[in-house]
Amino acid sequence: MFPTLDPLLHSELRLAVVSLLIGMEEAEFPYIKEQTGATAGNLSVQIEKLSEAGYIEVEKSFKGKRPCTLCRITPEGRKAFEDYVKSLKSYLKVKPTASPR
Amino acid sequence: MFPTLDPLLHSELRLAVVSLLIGMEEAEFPYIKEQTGATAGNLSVQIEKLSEAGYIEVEKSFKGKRPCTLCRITPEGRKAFEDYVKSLKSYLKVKPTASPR
DNA sequence: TTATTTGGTTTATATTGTAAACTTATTTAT
DNA sequence: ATAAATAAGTTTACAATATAAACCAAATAA
Repeated sequence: MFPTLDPLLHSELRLAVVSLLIGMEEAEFPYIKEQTGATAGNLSVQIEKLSEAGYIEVEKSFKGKRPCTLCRITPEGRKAFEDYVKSLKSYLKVKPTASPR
Repeated sequence: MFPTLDPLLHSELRLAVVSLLIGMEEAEFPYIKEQTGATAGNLSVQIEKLSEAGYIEVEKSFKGKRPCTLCRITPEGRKAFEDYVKSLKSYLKVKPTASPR
């Protein structure tokens, strides 16, 4: 009836990050921060969680002497997102009133 | 870009409860419990929260000597659900790759 | 009459989410 | 040259949440 929702994706900020990355090749930390409106701290934590889960790939490098964090969605992340959306649909579609009892 | 999601509805169990109630006149506690697969304790807490928020109406009575908890969605609950679904859609639809930077 | 089931509620704990505080380096202003 | 502000994050402490375990009261079954 109500399939469980992947808790890693059922989080406002993490879902926004994945949703954003699904639509593009890659994105830098500050861009994701701007688009999601998240604080840097929160974003840092959530990116780490997505990365640990293998849903995104994080490439840390330097741009000159400044740190530069690049994020990319992985095939597993894309798959998880698709599954999440599919599951979520069971919650969102209004079922016909087949009265209980 | 990413509208905030009503935290009251962005919860697996509460969303399931509201989703269920949207589709029917009213439902009893045990029925909701069965349909959502929730534990009684968890369900009790979440129903209370939805009720406090005015998203559902809870009618406690007795069936013979046994307690009977009836739940019904309110117009505000229905509205909140519709708004939630609308907001959620911005997260779920894949946007065209308009490369950043 | 004791045990089990039904229909819940309360409460304690574990998990999460989030912002504040901090770090390191870089510009910009004085 | 030095101080102040900005950039790019990370760490950590705290607040909010979710969830199950423990509990209660009544009814039914063994």
